[in-house]
Amino acid sequence: MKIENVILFQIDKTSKIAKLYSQREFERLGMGITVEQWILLKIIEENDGLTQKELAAKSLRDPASITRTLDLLNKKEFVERRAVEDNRRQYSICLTRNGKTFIDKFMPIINNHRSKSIDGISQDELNTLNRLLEKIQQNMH
Amino acid sequence: MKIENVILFQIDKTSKIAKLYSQREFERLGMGITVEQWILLKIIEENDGLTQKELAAKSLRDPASITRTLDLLNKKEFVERRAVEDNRRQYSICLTRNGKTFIDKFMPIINNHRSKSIDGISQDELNTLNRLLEKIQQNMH
DNA sequence: TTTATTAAATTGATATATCAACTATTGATA
DNA sequence: TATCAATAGTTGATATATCAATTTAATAAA
Repeated sequence: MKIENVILFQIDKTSKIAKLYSQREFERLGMGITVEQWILLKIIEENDGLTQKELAAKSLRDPASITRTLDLLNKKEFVERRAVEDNRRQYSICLTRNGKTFIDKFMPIINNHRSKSIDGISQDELNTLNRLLEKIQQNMH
Repeated sequence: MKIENVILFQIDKTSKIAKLYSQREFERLGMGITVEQWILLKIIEENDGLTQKELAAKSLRDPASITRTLDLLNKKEFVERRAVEDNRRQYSICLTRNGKTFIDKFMPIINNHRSKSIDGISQDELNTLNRLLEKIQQNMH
């Protein structure tokens, strides 16, 4: 069987195409951040106060990578590390007012982009797609 | 809508999990190459004699990245750059005997792995999955 | 034929990913 | 309590990705 017909190859291909497209859009709009940074920012917005370890797990990235991305987002004053009361090893990562403003500014465009990606796909099909992807994720453990 | 429910996020997540799993397997087996290198090698096996530009397109990677990966695969004597008759700018990339042996050695395990990834998914569902992924790829242009 | 443009591959600069080692802190146990 | 092990985050080393610039060759135009 040719590798083009292997489902994992197609999944990876789709991911690469989508990320490339998004990154180009980000640059065209002069957003000044990468797709991975945006994803992390959104996760923080939706789950205020998580630790870096938790962020790493949610975004499927290495904790070291999270450290460095947070440094960048912090330099832009989009997020901040807050001390955790009963544990001085970890930080609680929060969105700043600035970060919220940034997200609010670009969210409509991101939503357009998300809509565009599923153009011509029914809700039923989307559910199926999600279910199958989850199944594959489970299989890879 | 939470980012976990965005289909592009799930696709990327699946891709990351699968790649991580594969890479671990590669290391466990002592294969000595990365997943991306394996993919390129397979593409070369299945399409003997392509140019680097064509390989870049097929694997959705940058030509510069292909150059460097080919240097690695060449150092392992898995592939070779052959002069092209009527165009001295490009190379025809071919699998060596050594590369063929390597693929033959590990292909059964890769096949197991591919099977594992689609465990519990019917052929019908796989077709649907493929169709939807292709649709998304088209949407991102 | 000479010159200018386009193209394939390479190289250098830079960004970001992972892993391993390290630091500081916490938790467990003797 | 003192010691040892485990944990969160950071840092350094390394690998690999992209983009831009460069080199060499092919093609088009003057």
